[in-house]
Amino acid sequence: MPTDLPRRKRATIHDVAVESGVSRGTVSRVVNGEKYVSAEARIAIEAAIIKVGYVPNSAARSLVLQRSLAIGFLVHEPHSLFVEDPNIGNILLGANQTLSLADYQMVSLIIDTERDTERVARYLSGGFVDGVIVVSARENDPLTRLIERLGLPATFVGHPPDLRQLPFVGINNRGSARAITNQLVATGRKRIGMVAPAMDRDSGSDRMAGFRDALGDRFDPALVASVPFYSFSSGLAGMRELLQRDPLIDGVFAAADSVAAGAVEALREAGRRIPEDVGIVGFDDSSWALRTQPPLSTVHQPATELGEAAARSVLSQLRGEEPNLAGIILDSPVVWRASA
Amino acid sequence: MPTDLPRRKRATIHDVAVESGVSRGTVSRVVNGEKYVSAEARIAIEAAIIKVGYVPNSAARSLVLQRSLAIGFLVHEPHSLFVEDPNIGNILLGANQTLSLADYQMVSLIIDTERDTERVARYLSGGFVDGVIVVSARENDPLTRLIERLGLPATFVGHPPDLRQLPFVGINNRGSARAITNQLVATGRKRIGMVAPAMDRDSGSDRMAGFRDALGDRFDPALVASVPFYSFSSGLAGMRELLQRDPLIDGVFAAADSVAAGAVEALREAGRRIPEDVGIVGFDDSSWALRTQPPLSTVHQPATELGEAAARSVLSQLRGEEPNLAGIILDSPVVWRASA
DNA sequence: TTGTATGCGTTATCAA
DNA sequence: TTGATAACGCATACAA
Repeated sequence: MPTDLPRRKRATIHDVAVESGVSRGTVSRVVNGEKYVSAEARIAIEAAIIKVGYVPNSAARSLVLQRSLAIGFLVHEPHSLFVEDPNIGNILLGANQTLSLADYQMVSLIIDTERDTERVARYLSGGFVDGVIVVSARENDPLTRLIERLGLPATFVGHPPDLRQLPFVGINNRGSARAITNQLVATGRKRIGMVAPAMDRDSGSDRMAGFRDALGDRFDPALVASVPFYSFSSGLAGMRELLQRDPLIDGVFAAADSVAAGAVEALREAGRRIPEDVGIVGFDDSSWALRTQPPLSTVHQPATELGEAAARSVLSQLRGEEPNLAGIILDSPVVWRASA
Repeated sequence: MPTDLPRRKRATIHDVAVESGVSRGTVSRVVNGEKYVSAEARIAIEAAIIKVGYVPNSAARSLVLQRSLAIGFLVHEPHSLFVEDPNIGNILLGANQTLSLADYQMVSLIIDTERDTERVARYLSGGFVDGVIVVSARENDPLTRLIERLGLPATFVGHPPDLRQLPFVGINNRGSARAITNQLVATGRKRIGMVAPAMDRDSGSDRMAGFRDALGDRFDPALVASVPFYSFSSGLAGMRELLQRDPLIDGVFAAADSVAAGAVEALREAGRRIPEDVGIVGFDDSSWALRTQPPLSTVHQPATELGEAAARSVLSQLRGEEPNLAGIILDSPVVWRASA
């Protein structure tokens, strides 16, 4: 039987004060590293803190300070996306890094069900976080409305069309899609198709718009296969369909690297050589891009930097600065490799 | 210029009480859905709540209740792993699902630097969470020690060797590795190698031990390529090395599907057919397993279920039940496909 | 059924 | 430089 050490009650400032023979006020000053406390008091108190194992209670501190020093990171994704999307991890890491430097604790909340939505709403309303970063909000998202109502400092990564008065960071999906399609055209391809994922999101439809921009008159709706997700299997299915619709296709824009990887597999199945028979380009420059054979030409999405920028944006709001409602757009250059 | 609606101060119970003409105590009772409150009072209060936009302050509630109704989910991973590991997402989702049903808010904290460790320590100590789920703790982890000292209800996913008195959930890595290696042997392979990732973690070394168990006398250390991470590129490098060491190799155990996928690529480079020339098996049954050509034979790791079990374990501790220190081991059956 | 009063652990104001 | 003491917003025991 394990030694059943009774979980001692947490020591409070009061305990430290008693132990060291000073008042609670003085202890508080030491804990917060303020000036105007005598050397001897400080020494006695520091010893007492260790002795009684004091650790400050954040709930009490939040209550009086009216802030928690924590920032929420909301992820609102269907299962598969959260598990497969390589960008989200980097956004998370970038945001955490910046918040960490400012001594803010980042807490990620994942929203997966209706029930989650309500609980997270309570969490946000309750003062557990001072601000929030939101990735992949959907259009008409109840949490977006809540954040607006609460006046909670927030920054979105990407911008759902109904965002209106809230700041966001993002990339120029349309312009980058246009740019890489242009480069694909420049390689001399004649029949260029697109595997178009996630048309229900702004990122998806914007990339499609850019593709269309670049092709102009040569755009052929019959050469666009719309697929639901940013995923490998979506790419596999989409490319198979495209090959069936037009076996002579010689260029493909797969609007996410994971999708492109699936498309590459479908092309290989069909015995097409890359880039000799068909040139293919992706989007994201995620780890997928270097896994295909040959490596993908793609658009570099600065995921880490997006996280950092979002974090900086909420921190600046916390300092009382006016948020940039026009949005912060980061560069997303084409990186050309061997797949086209 | 946007209409600058001044962010109203948050309404309190007091405001509701004034608005509805009753005492704060009664309001509190309504908010918490208690009995013994007259219908008319309830109606008036509910109207007032909506009118003033009252939402309870969780910090204050935590303080008096001495609990936060939140559970931490600690992720302690080097960058690359967090971004690439497909299991962690499922563990997260499983845990969130179970906690959500119990009306607990799961908050994920990611630990990436020394600074993060200290901040998270403060966060855990400060009463922001009632318990914690820890994935991928390392040996000699300061947070493990902290959790012990705090007596914070906790459950680990996987078990660092120095865990001692803390409950955990996991799978039988060694047994499953042995089982799948045995099946590989049974296909008639004569020269079987292993790409062995993450030997510095218990999961890595246990899988290696199982491989060795299965091979017995036929185990040849020269046919083991140790690689640092559970990643595609590790698999690629490891398999290339193995092929160089022994071009006649005809069977491979790559101890994670991501690693196996990399190995498949290396084999393809080398012109080896799968499974005709060499049979390969993986571990995890992650989405990688269905992306290789042919699909991987592997060990099914019940990631979602591990998350659920971990969540159930901390919840039971919160109810005051004694934790199962012997560990909860879930089934991880071999799933045989076409790669061997 | 309702109101009053007290305490949860901190910080901050004001005298001393 | 230090010590009282009053908030912070809520729940609850007790009285009414």
